[in-house]
Amino acid sequence: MRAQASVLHLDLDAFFAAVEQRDKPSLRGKPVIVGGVGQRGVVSTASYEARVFGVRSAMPMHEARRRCPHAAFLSGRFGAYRQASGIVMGLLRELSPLVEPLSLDEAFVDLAVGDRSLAPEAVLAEVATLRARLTEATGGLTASVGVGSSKFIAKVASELAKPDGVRLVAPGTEVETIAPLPARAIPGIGPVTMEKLARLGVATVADLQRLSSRELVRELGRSQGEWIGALAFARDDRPVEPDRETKSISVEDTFETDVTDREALHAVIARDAASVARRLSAAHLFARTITLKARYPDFTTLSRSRTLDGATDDTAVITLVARALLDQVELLRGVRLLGVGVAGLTESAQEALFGEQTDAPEQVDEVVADPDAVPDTTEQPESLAWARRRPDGYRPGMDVVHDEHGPGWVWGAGLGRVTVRFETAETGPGPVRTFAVDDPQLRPADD
DNA sequence: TCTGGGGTCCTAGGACCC
DNA sequence: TCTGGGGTCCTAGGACCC
Repeated sequence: MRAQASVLHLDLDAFFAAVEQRDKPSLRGKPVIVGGVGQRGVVSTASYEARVFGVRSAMPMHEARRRCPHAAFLSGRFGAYRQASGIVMGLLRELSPLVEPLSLDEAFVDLAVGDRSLAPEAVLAEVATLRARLTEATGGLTASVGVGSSKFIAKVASELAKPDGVRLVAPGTEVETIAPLPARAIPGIGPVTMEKLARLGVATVADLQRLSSRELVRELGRSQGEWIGALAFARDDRPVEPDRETKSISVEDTFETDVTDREALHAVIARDAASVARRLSAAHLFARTITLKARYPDFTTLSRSRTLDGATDDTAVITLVARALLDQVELLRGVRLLGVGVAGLTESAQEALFGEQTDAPEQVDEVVADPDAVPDTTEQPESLAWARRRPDGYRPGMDVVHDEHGPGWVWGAGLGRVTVRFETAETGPGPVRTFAVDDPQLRPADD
C-alpha cells in the first residue's frame, strides 16, 4: 500500500454490449446480450437493460433467453472490440507509461510518475478529463474509474463507481471502506473459497478481519490464506506491471454435440494447432510444452501434456504431439470440448538441451526432421464438418455489406436466408431486409 | 438443451540430482 | 541393512479472473 492514492483502475461499462449499441442504433436503450449463440453458449456481456432481467456474464445462453427473450442476441465482433480497446489503452498511456492491461476492457495505471500532483482534487480532475476524452474518442463508450493506494483498492473503487462513475478512496480510509463489503468482493475469493469461509461464519470483509491469519491458513492453505488475510486489511504492495510476458497460448472448441470419432478430433487438433502456431509466430515465440485438453459430457475435464527437448512454433509438430496425447484419452463417452495449448514459451527455438535424450514419440521425430510428413488436413472431408464448432457463415451481429443497400449487420440467419438491418453508428435506426444466403450482392464486411 | 474461451497462479506427487 | 533432505523439473488438476 502506498501513502498516496496513485493507482488507477479503469473498467469499460458493459463493454461488448456497449460497442454493439454504439454501432447498431436500433439497439440503443434495449437489452443486448453478447455471447455464444449456439446450443452450448454462455453470456459474455449483457447490457444494463438486459441485467434488469437478471441476465449475467457466464450465464448459459438458454437461461438468458428464458429470462429476457426480447433481447438482441449477438455473437460478438472482436475486431471492433480490439479497436475500441486500443483507443482506450492509448489514452491511458498518455496519462502514464505504466499501464497494465488486464483484458480488452480493464487496465491498471500507475500515476506516480512524472511531476503531476497526486492530491485527490488534481487526480480527480485528470480522471474527469480522461473519461470525457474516452467517450469522445470511442464514439460514446463510458468507463468506471477507481483510484486508490493499491491495485486492490483501485479495483474495489471502480467496482463501487459502476456504472459510469468515479471513486477515489482516500488514503487512510481503506479498511473502513472495504469492511462492509461482502467477502466475495475480494478478488481471489470465488464460489469454492466463499463456501469454505461461510462455514466459518464469514459473510463480509469485516468478518474476515476478525479471523486470525492462522485460521485462514488452516482453511485455505498457506498462499491463499495469507493473501486473503492481507487483503482484508487492504495490505497490497503489488506493482503495476506494464510488460507482463505471455506464459501460455491455447485454443479450444466446445462442440454442438458430443464427439466420439477419433478421426474427427484429429481434424479439430490440426486446425487448433495451426491457430496456436500462428499466434506463436506472430508473437515471435516458441514453445516446449504441448497440452491437450478434453472435457467429457459430465463436464469432468482432463489434460495431457508433453514437454519436448526443444522449442517449436511448427504446426506439424504441435499437431502430431497433440494427436499422440489424444491416444491417452478414452472416447467411449464422447467429448464436448477439445483444446490444444502450449506453454514453456521462449524467444528462440533452441535445439535439444545438450546431453539429453529425446523421449518424443517416433512420429514426432519424423516430423521434426521432415515437416512435410504431416498429413494435409486443410481440406476436411464433408463428413467432418459437423465436428466444427458452428457452421461458418452469417452469425448474428456480424457486419455485412450489400451492393445496393450498403453497410448493415446480420439480424438473423437460417433456413437459407439472412436478415440484415442496414444502419451504422452514424445513421440512426435503419430498415430491415431479408436475402438468400448466397445472394451475390451480400457479403461479410472486411474487419 | 446445463455450464465459453482465454488466461494466471497454486498444489502436490514423482523423478532425478547432489 | 530401514532410510535424510533440499532443489528443480514435469505432470495433472483445480480455483479463479474477465
